[in-house]
Amino acid sequence: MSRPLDDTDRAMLRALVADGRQTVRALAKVVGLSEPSVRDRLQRLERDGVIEGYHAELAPTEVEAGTAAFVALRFDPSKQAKDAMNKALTHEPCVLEVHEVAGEDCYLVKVRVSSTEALADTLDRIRAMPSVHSTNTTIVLRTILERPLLPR
Amino acid sequence: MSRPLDDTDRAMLRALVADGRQTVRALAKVVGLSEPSVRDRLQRLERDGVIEGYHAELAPTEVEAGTAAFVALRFDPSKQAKDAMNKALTHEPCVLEVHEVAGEDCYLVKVRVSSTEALADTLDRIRAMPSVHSTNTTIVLRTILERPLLPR
DNA sequence: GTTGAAAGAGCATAGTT
DNA sequence: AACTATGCTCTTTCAAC
Repeated sequence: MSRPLDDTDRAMLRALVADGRQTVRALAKVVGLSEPSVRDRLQRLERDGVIEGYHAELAPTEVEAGTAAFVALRFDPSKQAKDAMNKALTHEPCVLEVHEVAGEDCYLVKVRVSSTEALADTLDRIRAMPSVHSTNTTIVLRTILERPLLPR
Repeated sequence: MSRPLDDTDRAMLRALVADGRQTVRALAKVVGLSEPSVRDRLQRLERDGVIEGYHAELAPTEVEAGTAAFVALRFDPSKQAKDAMNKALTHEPCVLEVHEVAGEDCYLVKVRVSSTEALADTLDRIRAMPSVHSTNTTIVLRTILERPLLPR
């Protein structure tokens, strides 16, 4: 196991979630420690898997993904069918999230596509996946808030 | 308006979504152009708002956010109530996404918390917000897939 | 769009307390 | 786990093509 995070770790994480490209020097200024110390901590956070990666955030409308929707999926919940579903959904680039949820629906799937027409095509492909019983799609009219996970 | 993205732009975007901290030099190798060209394109993508930012991705279980849930919110859909709701939800750190959706529910809210107990507390706070009629919460048992938006 | 060069900023690796 | 000091890499900004 890894040590619990202290206040300095959390300050670094918050800074890196806000700006993932900032330099170690800038981080050192933020937390008030020397560069090597901050670098050691950063490497530890990365090695311990607290930081899973760094990603550019793209504007959905600029990359033909201005339409979002959530698809509640029901399907045969056998282990085999699940594995096949996971693989098939992962191969759909517009499928951004898949959550196994409690309740009558098996999966809750978040998709981002260019238009409602593209959404229709995506839904056709999802419904054509083996063992799918039904889909119930909720279209997003407007995204009010979408932000990355912050520490504590 | 800005120019449409070409294949080089998209290659750069894909590389930066996969690793948002890589250097211009590394990017130049990926797309097969010189550093100055890549740097010019990168600055354009940032200025045009195609790239909205760079963020560290944190492991939910490592930052006390191992429990996810989706909350379907119904409330008085007046403009005034909406503004108040948006503000109140934004002030909840565990609320990561808020989507205004079509259908009977007004908002679909994604939350990440440390435990089901913390989820109960969060739901109490959401239900206590002015004009809320009802909430319907779906707990995530397992997140199968969660990935950032990629270009086309 | 390219190459090349020079200056500054940032990073990594020590050795020390 | 923190610091200072040093060499090295990368970035940045020119120029000229």
